[in-house]
Amino acid sequence: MTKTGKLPESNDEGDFFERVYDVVARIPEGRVTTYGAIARHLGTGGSARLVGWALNKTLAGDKSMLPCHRVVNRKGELTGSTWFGGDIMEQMLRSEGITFDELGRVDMSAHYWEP
DNA sequence: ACCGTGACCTACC
DNA sequence: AGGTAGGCCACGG
Repeated sequence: MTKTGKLPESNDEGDFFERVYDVVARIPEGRVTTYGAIARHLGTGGSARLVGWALNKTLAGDKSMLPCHRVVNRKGELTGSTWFGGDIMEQMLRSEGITFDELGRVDMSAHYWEP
């Protein structure tokens, strides 16, 4: 292999981004997960930021079909709603059957999904 | 090539 | 109990 050496193995170890897409796309309806959980599952550990970044790229790419609205931070707050624009994210989550607390945060205790 | 930023999290004081 | 600081990886200028 003299080449770029990039082994595209479609095995489990793909690119970090694709891995994020895969996990996010596997999030069941009515369930939410956190960036840290995904990052940990991917093995990145403390690179939870990369997860959000990956989603950011996705949002700008063609993978906007990813249910990134089901991904919230550790506090259950819709941090990504800023990029979604207003309460769109909240509306989508409510449509999924997710409940919010008085603070407007997702009830992780009832919808927390772990990969 | 270097520095800064980012949809975060954990730990310590 | 709350607040502050640092860490992590990757991309953009």
